[in-house]
Parts: sequence; C-alpha cells; structure tokens
Amino acid sequence: MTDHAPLELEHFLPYRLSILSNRVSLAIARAYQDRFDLSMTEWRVIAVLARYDGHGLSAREVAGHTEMDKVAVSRALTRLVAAKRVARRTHDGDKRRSVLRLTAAGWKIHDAVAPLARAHERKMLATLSAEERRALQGILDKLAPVVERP
Amino acid sequence: MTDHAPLELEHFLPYRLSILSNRVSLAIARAYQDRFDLSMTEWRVIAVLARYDGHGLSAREVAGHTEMDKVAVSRALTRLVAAKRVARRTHDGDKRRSVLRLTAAGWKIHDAVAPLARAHERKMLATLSAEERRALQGILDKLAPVVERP
DNA sequence: AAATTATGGTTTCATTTGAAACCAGTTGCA
DNA sequence: TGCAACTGGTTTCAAATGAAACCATAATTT
Repeated sequence: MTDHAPLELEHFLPYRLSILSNRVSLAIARAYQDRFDLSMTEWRVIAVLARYDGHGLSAREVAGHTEMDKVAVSRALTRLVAAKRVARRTHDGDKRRSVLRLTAAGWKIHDAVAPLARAHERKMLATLSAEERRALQGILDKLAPVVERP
Repeated sequence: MTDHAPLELEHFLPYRLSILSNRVSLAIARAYQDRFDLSMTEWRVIAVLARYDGHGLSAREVAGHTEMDKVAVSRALTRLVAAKRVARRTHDGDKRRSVLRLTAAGWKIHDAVAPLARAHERKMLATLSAEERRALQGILDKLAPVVERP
C-alpha cells in the first residue's frame, strides 16, 4: 500500500487559520447582523471608514483596506448610503472619485458594534499569556507580507 | 469633537486573521483551481477524506471536519463523485449514511495538490524562527476552543 | 487639441451560496 | 407494533457573489 502523505490538517497552518478566522468573523457577525440589519461586508466598510476618519476615503481605498473587491464595496456602499449611514460626495478635483464619510447614524452603529468586536478579541487574547500576545502580533507581522494580496 | 475609539484594524486580531487567511486560501486555490478543475470546497473535501483515510467517512463527518455546511459538502460530493474522484457507497447498517472514499483519481489529485499546499505553508513558516513556529502552534491551540463552532 | 489609454465606480449576467423545506431511513417510546 | 421525533442527505428558491462589460471622467500620447 503506497504512502500518500496526507496533510495533517490539525497542524496545517492554512487550514487552522481558515477555520479560526471563519469562526471569529461569524461569531462577531452574529452579534450585529440581525440587531442592526448590517451585513458583514457593510460592517467592514464602516470599520474602515471609522479607522481612517477624516481622510474622506474613496470606494477604491475602502476596497484596498478591506481587501474586498470593488463590486462588493460598491454594493455595500449603495446600501449604507441608502440607509444614511454613510455620506457620499464627489471629489473636488476628480469627479470619478467619491468621498465617503460616516454620518451620525453610521457612527452610532460603529460605536455599538466596535465594543462587541473588541470584546470578542479580548476573550480570545485572554487565553494567551502576555508573552504569547506579543509573539502573536510579531508573527502576524511576519506572515502577512509573505502572501501576495489577491 | 467626541471620541469614537475606532478599531485599529492593523492590530485588530479578527481583522488580521481574516485577511491573512483569505490570502493564503486564495493563493493555494489559484494553484489548483484551473489546473485540476477543482473548487476550494472540493479540495477541502478531498483533503479531509485523505486525512481520515480508511475511516470511510460520511458526508456529515466531512462537514464536521471541514466546518463547511452540509449543503456545500453535498454539492461538492456530487461533483467529486461524478468526476469519479470519490466513491460513494451506502453504509451497511444505516442506509441514510454514505461511506466515502477517494478513488485512485482522487488520490492522484490529492498527491498533486498536497505538496503545493505544503509548499505555501513552508514559505510562510520559513519567515518565522523555530521558536515562533512552536509558539504559533501553541497559540492556535489555545485560541481555537475559545470560539464556538458555527 | 484630438485620439488613446487608464481609472473610479456601477451594472449585468451567470454562478455560488445558505436557509428552509423536503425525503428517506432510523430511533425512541407508548 | 405503531407513531412521533430525529438524523443524513438532497432539492428548492431567494439572496450574495464575481467576472466581464460598461459609463463617465482623467491622464497620456501624438
């Protein structure tokens, strides 16, 4: 009987990352989806707009930061703008670009959801030692650049 | 101007995990999708069947290991069986259950793709010190149980 | 400056996905 | 035994997604 050397999934990094990441995103998503009628992509757009507040990001830049494709961003924005959670203006010097900002309603969502997300992160980090927490950030810093963006 | 304490995404664990994991899965997927006419879900099913070779897994068990929902698994199996990459029999004592095994063709795919996946993993791990590699496995072991499965 | 090429963003269309309904078979229990 | 509840798996239908075509504006070339 030949040896096929199957991947030991329990120790295989991409597999573990994928499962862990999916669970986390889903757990957080469950906390806001129904409550705020907010999809995961919409939340990500809000999080990015909040993070880069004052920059008046364009849709393209949002796509860059979220690493979602521009179609997904466009659609999320359509809904967010319709719900008046995001204000969309046109860039002064370039009429193609949009200039995006959270509205008061958008911030309200953000301020409600961000703590939920943070709580999840805390719950995870709480299982690690201070040492491990530091190590983890360092490790992620090193791993990120290895894989090219989509 | 009030303080909204936005998430610092560059350091926010769920965000980093999600982006990293997506990139990795996508990078690996790009290496086999076209070449073998194999979707990501199909590959995951194959990887699990290979890993638990000889167990004659049921679709349900495959779903458990891949953490994909049973509809997705069912569909992946339909295709895999049609392509004769997986053999599906019916469980002896329980006619609802299926008993799944990779065929020779299935193993051939596995043996071609697994090294690609492993190469990607190696490339990532290569950026880490032995110390960090060990730490990472420990960290993942601790984080996994914190988040409930979907 | 006209013509070409590139860019931000949206729309279209075909495919993928997920929730719920469903079917067949099994288990629990009156 | 017979009936209700459950489980493994598939189907259906509506919604989410992605690739490619598209539109408008900008930048580049001639």
